[in-house]
Amino acid sequence: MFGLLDCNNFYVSCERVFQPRYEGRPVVVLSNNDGNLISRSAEAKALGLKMGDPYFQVKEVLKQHDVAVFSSNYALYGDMSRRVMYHLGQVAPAVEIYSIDEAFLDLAGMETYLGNLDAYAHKVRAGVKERTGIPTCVGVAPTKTLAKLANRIAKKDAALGGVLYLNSAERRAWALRQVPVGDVWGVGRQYAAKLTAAGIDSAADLARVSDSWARKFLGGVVGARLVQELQGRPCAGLHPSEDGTLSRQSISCSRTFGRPLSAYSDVLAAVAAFLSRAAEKLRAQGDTAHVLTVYISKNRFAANVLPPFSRSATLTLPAGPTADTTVLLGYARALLSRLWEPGTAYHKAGVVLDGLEPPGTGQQLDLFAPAPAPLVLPEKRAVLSQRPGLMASLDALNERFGRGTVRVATAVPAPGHHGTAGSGARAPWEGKAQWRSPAFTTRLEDLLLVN
DNA sequence: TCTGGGGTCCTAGGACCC
DNA sequence: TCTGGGGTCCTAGGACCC
Repeated sequence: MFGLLDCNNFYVSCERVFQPRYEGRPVVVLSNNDGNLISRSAEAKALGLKMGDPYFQVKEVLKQHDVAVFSSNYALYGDMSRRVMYHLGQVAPAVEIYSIDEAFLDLAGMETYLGNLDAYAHKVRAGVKERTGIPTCVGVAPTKTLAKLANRIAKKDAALGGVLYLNSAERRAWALRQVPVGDVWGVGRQYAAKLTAAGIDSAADLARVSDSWARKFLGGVVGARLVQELQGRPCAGLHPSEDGTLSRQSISCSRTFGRPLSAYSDVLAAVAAFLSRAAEKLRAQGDTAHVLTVYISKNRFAANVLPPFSRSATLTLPAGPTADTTVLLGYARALLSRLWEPGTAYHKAGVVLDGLEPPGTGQQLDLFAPAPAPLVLPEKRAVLSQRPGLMASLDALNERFGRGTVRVATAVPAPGHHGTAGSGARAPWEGKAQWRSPAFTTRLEDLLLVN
């Protein structure tokens, strides 16, 4: 048995924990750059506001109904997520953190131990609410896909009290009939259109298609697994998250710029800043990377811009894995210069680190690298080219004095007509965040005072 | 004026290996 | 007349997830 616990309107709920005056009122949270709606309270959903709606398109509706608007505050959401996951780790045998607001619980064998898992699921839910203030729903079922399905039904049907346990074939069949095929985990827009065109409208219909049909029309083995999981046959196990943190197979950092950029130096500075952040996350995870991708994108919404909207370049690092920002930056420069088209207005850039592995699993030296200076002893060479000490100091300074206190110079915006370089200036790639709430749980100056 | 960011898994062709 | 089979790695892209 799997449990799936999912926080209700997570970002909105985080804002409400510290500002309870927003309870019962419509509230939305915007994406980076205040671009789109990415979290909506129940009241906001009732107004017809949709996930992903561009802010500028719904601005009037928001004003008209006095909807509270927040910029996203990831320092707050990340910390609240950590608290939720920590509690789950205390009450479940194994937890897989699936996203910032969701976790799978391994409940194998718990039925024989506890009897009905309904009461247990309610207890977990109440525990999270009591310790973090975050409301959740729980689905329990024999496969992950069915646990997601149960969770979705629990969210929509308030009469269920936030929990749905699919403990019999009859209840599973009933649940499958409740859910439109497009709401099944793993069925996106493209597949939903294909399925409904073929007369497959509900999850129950999808559970009846043949293995070969699923392979042919739903992305091969992925589709075949999806159908099996709906039938109650598990294809995916639980991948426990070690000590409440998530270890990733790739790390990326990307941003839409605050304004379109056509100067190479501006885009390079942005790439350097994103790379610095990605490398920081890499080191925090205790890994090195040996594959680097850089991409730059044009504005896909502009009428006069033709596809492709994005170009990427990937490199397997010739000198092996590293977590050194300056080493990675050297390669990132080369990749960017391959992608650059002069006279183009760029809208966004990003970097991705792949091929992650713990350091020291086989240092590959560079055959063509310049010979080390004669005074350097052989055991010091690795330190010079990889400089773990420098990176550790960089991370420690930024941890203590705030992110970006010490940076590689390439990532510092050049002085321009919008201001001067330095800590006070806004980089040209930085976007808007007009309505950001305080970092209530992660910054001393932002602590709430209780009288 | 104005449309997010960070992930996973899979596919497929080409270069290369023995 | 006529040119193998079984692999890996690299790179780019597509579909999906929250």
